[in-house]
Order: sequence, then C-alpha cells, then structure tokens
Amino acid sequence: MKAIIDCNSFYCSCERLFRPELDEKPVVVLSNNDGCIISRSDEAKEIGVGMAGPYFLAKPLIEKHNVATFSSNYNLYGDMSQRVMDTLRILLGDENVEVYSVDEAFLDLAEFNKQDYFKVGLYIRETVEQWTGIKVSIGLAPTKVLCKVANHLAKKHKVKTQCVVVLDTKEKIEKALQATPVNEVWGIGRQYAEKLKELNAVYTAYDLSKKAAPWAYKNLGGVVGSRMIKELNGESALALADEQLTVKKMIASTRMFGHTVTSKADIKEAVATYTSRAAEKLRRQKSAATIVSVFVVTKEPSNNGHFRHGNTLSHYAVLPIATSATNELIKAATSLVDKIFDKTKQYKKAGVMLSGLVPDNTIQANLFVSEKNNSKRLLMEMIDNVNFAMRNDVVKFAASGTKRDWKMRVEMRSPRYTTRWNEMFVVK
DNA sequence: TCTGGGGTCCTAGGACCC
DNA sequence: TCTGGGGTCCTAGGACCC
Repeated sequence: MKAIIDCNSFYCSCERLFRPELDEKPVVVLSNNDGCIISRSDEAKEIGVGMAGPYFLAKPLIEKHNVATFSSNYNLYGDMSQRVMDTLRILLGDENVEVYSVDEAFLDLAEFNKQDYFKVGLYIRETVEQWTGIKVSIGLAPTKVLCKVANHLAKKHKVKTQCVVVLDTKEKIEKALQATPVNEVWGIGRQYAEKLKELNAVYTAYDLSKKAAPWAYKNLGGVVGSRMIKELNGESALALADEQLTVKKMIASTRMFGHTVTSKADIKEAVATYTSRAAEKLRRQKSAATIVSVFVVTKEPSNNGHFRHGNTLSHYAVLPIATSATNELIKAATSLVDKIFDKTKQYKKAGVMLSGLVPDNTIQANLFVSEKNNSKRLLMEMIDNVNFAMRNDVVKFAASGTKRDWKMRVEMRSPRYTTRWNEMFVVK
C-alpha cells in the first residue's frame, strides 16, 4: 500500500497559524505580483471565490465578505513545508517518503502491511497536525493514481471521512472510481477530459478504468496513458521516486515585472537577477549548465476584454564548457538579451532557463579553458553562504542593479515569522 | 536511370502536474 | 488598469551515420 498526504489549503493554513483569529474565516493567498488567487480556505470557496482566477475580478466579492487577503510569503511556506516533510520522515523513515510538491508527499506503507490502514492514516494525520499545526488529508491505496482518487474524496468529505480515505478492496475502489468525474483523475487535464467526454462517452474514472491500455496508449499520450489505466486497475505502474537520485534536469527562474518595462537596461538587470537565482539553485544540487536560454514576453494590446498571453521571444546559447559560476552565466544571459530585444515592444515578463545540466565534479577542463575554475568555485560558495545566512541577497553582482524598477509587487505579505529574527511572532 | 534499412541524437512542441 | 512560477515526461520528425 501507498499513500498520499496533502496539506489542506496549504498557504492559507500557514497564514492562519500565526493569525488564529482567522480560523473558520475566509482567507485567500495571491500569486506573485498579486495577480491570481492561488490558495483559498474552505470558507472562501463557499462564498464563491474561484481558484486560480485573477484577483481583480474577485476583489468585489472579497471586499464584500471581508476576506483576509495575503500576498504570497514563500519563506514562510517553504519553512512550514520542511517541518511537515521532516515529521513524515521521522514517522516513516527517509526512504519511504517522496516529496512531490511543497504541500504533498507520497508514502510507502509496506511496513504497515496487514494493519488497520485507517488507523495508520489517522495516526499520521494527527501527528503532523500536532507537531506542525498544519491540517492534512490522506488517501491510502495500492497505486499512486488510486491514492489521488482517495485523497480527493477525503478532501471532499472532510467531516465524514476524518480526512482519511482507504481504498483497499475491489469494492471500495470501484465505488470510489464511480464517484470521481474523469477530469479529476490525476493525469487527465482539460484537453483530455473534453476529448474523453465528447468522443468516447467517458465521464467517470470508472469509465476510464474500463478502457484497454493499448487504446490509452494511442489516445492519451503514449505510455503515460497506458500506465494510467493500469494504475486505475490497481496495478502499480508508478514507483516511488528515490529522492537521493533525483536532480533537476532543468532549472528556471522567471518573473512577471511589477509594471511594463521598455528599456533594454532594465531587462538586462532583471535577467541578471534571475540568472543569479538560477545559478544558486544549480550549485545547490551540485550541477553545472551547458545551455543558457533567455526569454521575454511582450505585452500585447488587450483583445476586447479577453485575456491574451503576450508573444514569447527566446534565444539560447551553448557554452563552451559547463559552468555554475554566476558571472559566466550572467555574461551569456545578458548577451542573449541583445539578440531578442526589440525596442518597439513593451515587456511584462522575462526568464532564464539553465539546461544541459551535468554533475559539476565531472567538468573536464578542455584545451581552451584554463585551470582557474577552482578559485571561482570557492568564491561562489562564499557568496552562497553569506546570502544564505543573511537571507536577503546581501552580496549581489553589479549587473543585477540596485534600484530594480521592474521588481514585482508584494503589497500584502505577512511577516516571515519563522525565518527572520526581526519578523518573529511576538507574544504579548 | 536506378537509390535500403536500421539506428541514434537532437529539438520543438504538446500534454500534464502543483 | 490589473491574469504566477517551476517543473516533468513523451512523441514526432529531421539530420545524420553506416
């Protein structure tokens, strides 16, 4: 048996931890730039606040019902996430926990075989809540896809299920699949859901489970589709990932600007800043990059009221030798800006992607690059350590700029209670 | 004038996830 | 006026090789 554990309205729950007066009150958390709603409490949902909708559209409703509204505070959420995951590792052992996202983890419950799974789930849920203050829902089943189905049901019927749903018999699985609309199946997005309903009269997870694997191969994205059918039928096709072995294959840092930007210098500053962040992530996983890509997104005139994505202009450079040194990556990235910049356009977003990643201990010096890389690595380590300790990008490269006109808006961020001494929670 | 078969590597793009 | 950010996996198809 496996399980998935999922924090309830995670970002909202983090905010509430330090504002207990908001318990049982509607709460929402906004994306960067205060653009979209990315987390909402059950109470906000009941009022009719939509998920992932633009903030400005929901604003009248939010103000009318006095919904507590927060800009996202990723320092806080990251730290709370760590605490939840640490709790799970202590309960189950490192090797039985796969962190799937900031608020979700898959668990291997092989050690609990033949026990009362409901009690196991309840015990995990209560311990996490007691140690961290974060409420979670748990789905237990033989495969990952079925765990997700169980977890959906646990969230949908919180009181009745006590946020724990176990699917360990054929009958329970069948019943759960029948109660699950096909678009809620993990791996079925909007496009597939529409296709399934219109062309194949597949409306529920149960209908989908009755399709043959070769059919799914043809119609639902190749092996991805056939695995999904197997998983729905209780045959495990997706193993728990080994955390030690997973390193990212691509690292990106991208942001919307706080307002539209037209100057090349500003774009270069932004790109240099994003490159520094990406390079830090790169060094954290001890990789070096061989490809640097830069893209910008233009602002287009609004299409009579309908939202429209701008055009993406991008370019990449292959480096002569893999590197993790910020200054080298910035040099490559900013010169790419020269290639894609069009002074007749306005821009609303830019980003940097590092790919072609290799372990940085295997970098071979080639004939054309001298052996001075080692001292550079030491410098980078020092900068990372200082920045980590101060947590405010104290040491920056000059190319990143100092005034940062393009910086995003974060107008309603709560204090970073758990990661900054000067913002710590005060007990009166 | 006739022009095979099997393989690898790479990129672009589509779908999905939280 | 205002619509996030960071990923993954897979396939098709082109270039190239022998």
